Amino acid sequence: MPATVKATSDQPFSDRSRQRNDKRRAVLKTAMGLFLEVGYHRATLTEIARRLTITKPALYNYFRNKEEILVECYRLGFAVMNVTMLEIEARGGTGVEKLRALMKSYAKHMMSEYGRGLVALDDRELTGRAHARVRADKRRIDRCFRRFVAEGMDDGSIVEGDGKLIAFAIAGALSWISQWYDPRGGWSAEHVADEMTTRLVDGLAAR
Amino acid sequence: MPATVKATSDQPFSDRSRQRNDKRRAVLKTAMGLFLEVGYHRATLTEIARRLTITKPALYNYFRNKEEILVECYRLGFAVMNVTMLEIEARGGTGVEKLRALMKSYAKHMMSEYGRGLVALDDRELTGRAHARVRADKRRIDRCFRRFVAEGMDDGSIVEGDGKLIAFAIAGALSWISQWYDPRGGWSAEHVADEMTTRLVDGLAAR
DNA sequence: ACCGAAAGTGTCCCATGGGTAACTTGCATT
DNA sequence: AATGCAAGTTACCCATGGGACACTTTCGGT
Repeated sequence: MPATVKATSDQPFSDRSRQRNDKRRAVLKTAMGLFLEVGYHRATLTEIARRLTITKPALYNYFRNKEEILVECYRLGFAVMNVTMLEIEARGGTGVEKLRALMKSYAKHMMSEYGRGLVALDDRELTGRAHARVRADKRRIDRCFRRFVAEGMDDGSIVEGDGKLIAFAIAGALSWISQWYDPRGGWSAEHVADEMTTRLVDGLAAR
Repeated sequence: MPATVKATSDQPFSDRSRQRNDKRRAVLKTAMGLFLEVGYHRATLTEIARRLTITKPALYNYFRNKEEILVECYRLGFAVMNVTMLEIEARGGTGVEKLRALMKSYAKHMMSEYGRGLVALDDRELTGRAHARVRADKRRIDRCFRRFVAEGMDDGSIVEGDGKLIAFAIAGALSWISQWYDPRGGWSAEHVADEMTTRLVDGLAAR
């Protein structure tokens, strides 16, 4: 019999088999959950461990320290957006089309755990290199919004104006979703993303 | 000679005269500054005191504890918006007019210290009653946005749609200002507020 | 069945920072 | 000028939480 796959889905810590990857994932997932609930600094390693039915020092088998957990959470959050941005660039289209696509994806991301973490977590908790990397990644997303807006202005699909400010407005409206969205609240992520996108692009004032 | 007014503006702590109010204000101002720089929990009382050229226990002459300082910061931030909301209601007008006015004021507030605090500070640092009050105050602002949007839909000055979602989009775009705005960056608060307001109301897509 | 190595635990350490108590200093009033 | 009280200071306490270390347990390949 080959190595049995044990306890992969629900309780990776129900035995001591060596499934480092699953367990690492499980740690990240519960850590992220707790970070979003109470904020990074109020989330104690003891509590994270408790939720996984292990003890604090066991966490150090998977992460060097608390900060590394946060770093990984950010990494997972950015990974999704990086793929998204590449795909949209590859697909091509007018500025406003690309912008719409980015807006929808980003909005939906803001309703997922690792996506919310991108804006709901305070990156100042990070220090040195890690902090710089997260800031740089955030800027990359921001620049993507800005680029699509600029392209739209060039090809005439977006009104003339201050592109930077417009990009900030969009990024803000969408990032804010992470502050209020509650998956149990009756709205599907798809619906919110669609509505937000069209309303922002088409404007609020009646004509 | 009547009681001399000493050291009111720059260094309220340069002597030991009894100007409780000025000193309280000074504590709040530097505390708010530090909170915005490094976040509430990383801001130590010792550092706040140091910036005021006093020592930590002296702060306890003016506030019962650290939390009370934060509460007061929030209170000052909300006070401005409460006045604003009343004024706009009193002035009257169509839904979209009121909405525009609120957007402009809120946007400008997001570029002031106590205004930024409203969204940049994590209210979960507060506990019990204080926390509940801050949340309630935030909701009040939110409801005001929502009300103006709803009025605008009724009187035809705003497109039909999901008012709640539209209000969230606006509040998000404007709240986000507090995350990126840098007063030394060449943009005046007035300009940013104007641009944001018109772009959001009129939409981004070319017609 | 054995044994090495990884997983996990119990226990400790200690830096940090909020808060307190007792003392000292210096305004302001009489 | 004297004095009383508030403003400030020095020195302390203590709870919290991240992290280290030595030990035990259990998995999995031979």
